[in-house]
Amino acid sequence: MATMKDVAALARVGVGTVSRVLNDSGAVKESTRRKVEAAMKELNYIPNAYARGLKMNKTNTIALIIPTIWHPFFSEFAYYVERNLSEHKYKMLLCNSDVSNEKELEYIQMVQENKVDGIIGITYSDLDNFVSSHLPFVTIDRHFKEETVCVTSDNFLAGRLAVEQLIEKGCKKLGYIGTHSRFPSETTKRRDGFEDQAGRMEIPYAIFDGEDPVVAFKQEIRAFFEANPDVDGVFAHTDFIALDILEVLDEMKRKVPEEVQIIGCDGIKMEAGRRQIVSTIRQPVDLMAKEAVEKIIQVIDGEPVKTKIVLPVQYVEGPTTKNSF
Amino acid sequence: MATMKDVAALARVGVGTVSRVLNDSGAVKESTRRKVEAAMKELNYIPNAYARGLKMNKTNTIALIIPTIWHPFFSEFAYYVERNLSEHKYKMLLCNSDVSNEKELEYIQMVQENKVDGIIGITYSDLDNFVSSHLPFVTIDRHFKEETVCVTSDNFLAGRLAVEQLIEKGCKKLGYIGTHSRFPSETTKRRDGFEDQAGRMEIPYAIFDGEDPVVAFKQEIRAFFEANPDVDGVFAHTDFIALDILEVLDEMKRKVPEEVQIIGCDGIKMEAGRRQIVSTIRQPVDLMAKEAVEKIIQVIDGEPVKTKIVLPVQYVEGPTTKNSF
DNA sequence: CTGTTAGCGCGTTCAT
DNA sequence: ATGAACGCGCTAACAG
Repeated sequence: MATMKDVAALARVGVGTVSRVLNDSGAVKESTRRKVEAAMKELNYIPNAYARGLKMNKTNTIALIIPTIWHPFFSEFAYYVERNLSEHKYKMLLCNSDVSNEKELEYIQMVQENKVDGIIGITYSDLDNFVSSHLPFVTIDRHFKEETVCVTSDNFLAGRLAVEQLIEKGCKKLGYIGTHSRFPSETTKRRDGFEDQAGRMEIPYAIFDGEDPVVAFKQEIRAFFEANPDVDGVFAHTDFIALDILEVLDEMKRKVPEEVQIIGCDGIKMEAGRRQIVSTIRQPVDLMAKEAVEKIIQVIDGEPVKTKIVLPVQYVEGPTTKNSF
Repeated sequence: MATMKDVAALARVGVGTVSRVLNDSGAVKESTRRKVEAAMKELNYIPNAYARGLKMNKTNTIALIIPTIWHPFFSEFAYYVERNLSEHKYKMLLCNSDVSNEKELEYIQMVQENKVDGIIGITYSDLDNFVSSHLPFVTIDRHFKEETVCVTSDNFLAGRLAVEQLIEKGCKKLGYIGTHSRFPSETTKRRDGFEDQAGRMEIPYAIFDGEDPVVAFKQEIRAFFEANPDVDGVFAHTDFIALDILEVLDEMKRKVPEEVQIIGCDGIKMEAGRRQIVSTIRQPVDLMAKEAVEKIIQVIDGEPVKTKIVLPVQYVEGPTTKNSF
């Protein structure tokens, strides 16, 4: 592997000059610049990222921590994060935390090791003692004690929209089915919005809201419908929960959307260009990724940033509600 | 940020000793080891990955290149790759190539920059001039001119199994619908296996096999069924193609699986634990990832490796074939 | 057993 | 405009 010294020798200049043409720093006479460039080409010179990183204390790499990439929501998010980072000349290190505190901490340590410049994280474990304000960290949907940049979508509105839609489509009694983490998350506002709007509209409703991890979730769902046989419109906390509900109702021989309508939340698609799998309140995943990337880079660059970014959500019609004509 | 020198100073030893306790290399007296460890703890010392990498010429990071992470097959694969790498103390850099030659090359360059030690790639562009035998590279499903380690599954058998299953389920005339890249790929053997088995069993069949990118794919599928109205069993080159077929048949008011049965290939699931979306020939994604990781690490370590690994496939019943009782 | 020292490849003064 | 020299933090070789 050719090094800077080799290039300098071949071009009969000092290493300093090579460095200058490489980084366009300082002035270099056109003729010598050409000599150097020729030498670089001839030796097939590629600068060593480690030496540079050691010197500059910068890696141009950020880590993305998510529970698992094997999930359409996270994989869409990761897709856009990588894409945006790439446009800013950054690389992305991916970590499936599997919701394990240990692995999340390991990655947080990596920023201290100088392996990454910052972290974007969707996390569900106890990180309060490690996330400090001088750690370049952007969270999605989550708050910490220390003020940290948080990108989220309008979860409260999501709940309200779902109620509005279900009522408009003729539902008489609503249900909310979801789970929540024991750590503070923006997504709990989905339920709040649901209750708020149902209250305003004076619609009766029932709720099942378990704490993760819920064992035998499907049985809980079944029990919910047995206890509330008149519920004909459900807002599910996520699209996957909507899918679970769909399976349970199928077992119970209750038709969707004829007898029960369901609206999920997230707006997952299996790949770009495919349809939603259920009627849903869609989060603007692309925008969330874009914001997260811009914010983490600003934090790394030491620029001031807003610590909370809330993005709009939107109802998208799918196969689990009655079409409105 | 505390450095090794600081630790050495605080512990009143030389930096060599600190390095030794850090890496468990060479012998260190128990009492001094403790002194050093205490100092490390007190200063909250974290070794700098760059300095170490510069010295060792090793990053413990590999790059995974895939067309897009926003796809259940690739995201499952990436999930397992990261998991296996993690067990070997490696990190994973993720690259969505979007099937762009440029971006793939950029990552290949990174191994020369010493940003990564090796690459696992699912690629579809012209890389022959860059993939040389001394580049630590493991491909999935693909061959290059230069001998490179290739992990794949038994695609030929996949085609044969599909035919067997369709016939067993009562199909009289078969169809194969797929696409292929213009670069040599193991997956073209799915069609070969299909034709081989249909030939042996003397079953009539029709084929549509377009070259990527196929424009208006659904219209092609529709044309296929209009030209071959008696096809009652289809082997789709991928699960997503099976899904497209499903949509087309739905538009044509033809019932699946009653009138037409479909078997896909890949075995994608939206997340761990969920069901297949169609009847399918499933690839052992977890094993493929495990093999790919083991092989790339062996290559990096300079160990000899088999250059081709073929893993078994398996039929999995789903909603697009008639249940066999 | 342990301290000292020489680079790893690069960016950056500081003279020239 | 450009070359020489220093140091980033670490490992390994050597001397004691």
